Amino acid sequence: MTYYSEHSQVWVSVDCIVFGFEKNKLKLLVGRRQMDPGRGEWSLYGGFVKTNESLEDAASRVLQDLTGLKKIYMQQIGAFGAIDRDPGERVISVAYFALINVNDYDDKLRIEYGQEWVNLNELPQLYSDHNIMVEKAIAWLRHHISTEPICFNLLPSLFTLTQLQHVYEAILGEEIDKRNFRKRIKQIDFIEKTELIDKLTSKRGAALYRFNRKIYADAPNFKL
Amino acid sequence: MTYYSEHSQVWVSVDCIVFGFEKNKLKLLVGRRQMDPGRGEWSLYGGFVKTNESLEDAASRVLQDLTGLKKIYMQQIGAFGAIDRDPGERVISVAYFALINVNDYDDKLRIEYGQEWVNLNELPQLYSDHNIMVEKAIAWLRHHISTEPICFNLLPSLFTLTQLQHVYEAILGEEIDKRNFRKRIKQIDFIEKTELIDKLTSKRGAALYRFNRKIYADAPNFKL
DNA sequence: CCAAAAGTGTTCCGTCTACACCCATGG
DNA sequence: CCATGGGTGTAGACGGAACACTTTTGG
Repeated sequence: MTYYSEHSQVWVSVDCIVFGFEKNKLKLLVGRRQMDPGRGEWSLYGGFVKTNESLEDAASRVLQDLTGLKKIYMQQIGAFGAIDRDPGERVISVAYFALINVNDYDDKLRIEYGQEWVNLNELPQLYSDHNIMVEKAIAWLRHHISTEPICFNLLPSLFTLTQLQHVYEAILGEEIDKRNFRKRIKQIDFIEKTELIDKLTSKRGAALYRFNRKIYADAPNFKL
Repeated sequence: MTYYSEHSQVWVSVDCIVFGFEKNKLKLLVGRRQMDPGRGEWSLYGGFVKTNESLEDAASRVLQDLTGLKKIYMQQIGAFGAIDRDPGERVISVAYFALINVNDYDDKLRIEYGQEWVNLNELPQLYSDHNIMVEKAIAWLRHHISTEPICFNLLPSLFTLTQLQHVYEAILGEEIDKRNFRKRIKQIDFIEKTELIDKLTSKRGAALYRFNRKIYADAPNFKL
């Protein structure tokens, strides 16, 4: 295969931007790098792409390794390829962000991997170009949150409207009028009210809602 | 560097989706593949990323090689990494799309490289995953055309409002009301009317407009 | 009984949409 | 003189934004 062998190969990695939602804040999972170069710096969690796996598979594997979770919502943010982005060798990295429900995530695993949930607006400086990856991920989120039903991935399968509103507020970085928000939600048929009541967050209790994927799949229009 | 050498390397290429606008249609530059595997199939133009260049540099180089143009507007669409996307070897490709003004593009070069402008809705089946790349590029364009002033890259530096409207119609795939369109344009201060008149496309003559980058840079808000 | 969160409608204003005719000129 | 594309305003519909009070109940 001389056609290929004329050219050089590079390492390709995936870096995962894991978002979670807790205490009405959008949070990001970061840890201290365990290896050189950059040992000890705050960093996203990543891994190299293997020959026998696709980019998506690599990202899934790395995410599952980190969180123990399968079938995480995941979205590619783009490829990052500055020559010296990795101080050691030429490594091109493909960034993926993931939205997880923090309740599904075993805290023992978090500690085992030395990961911390940090508030988005208190993000430290990260290794290499990881801050840029995070910014692009947030921009993507902001841009798509009102046309794609993805924020449910940050919540338990049953959630209150106040929780949902807080997710939007955290991502958009602005307050939303409660009445207008609820009016709009009511028009969306795949956000279903259940008979269940959440008594944890308020004395009065709040109705629990559910994202009905089947109804959405039938008519995938979303506009909030 | 045992840390790196544990892992395997792959080839990384860039593929360029070149859009042009002509006769009120959005067109795409494609050519017949000159090499195996896939020799003779319709394909985007691409090239391998070298060790000493960034992804952007590689895309720029490939685009300049193909079109002779420097400083083309370019946007990364994403990385494509299915294991068997290249039938020969494991090659991960990063897709970029570019918007060019067809008048700037030397037709001799086009013929030399065996490239054709094809209408977007008459796109043939392309090599490997190139059709998917094109679809993603179009989706990106549709999604961003009304919030980022990028369509000017498809036009000469002086253009008529009718031309501009045709660009929008071609990208969005729907007709736009002329009066409403022009009303909105008038509110945008960085789309400047010049004293020049275009007499080529109509007998009466149409005012030529210009995109003023400086005014836009001062207040980069765009909403059409 | 009171603090704390849930829940609920209306009015106003600005924006988007639909729509039709006159103008200038080259051939 | 006529065919061709350029250029212009208004009225009505619609959707988004602002806004405050009542309800429930655990402590």
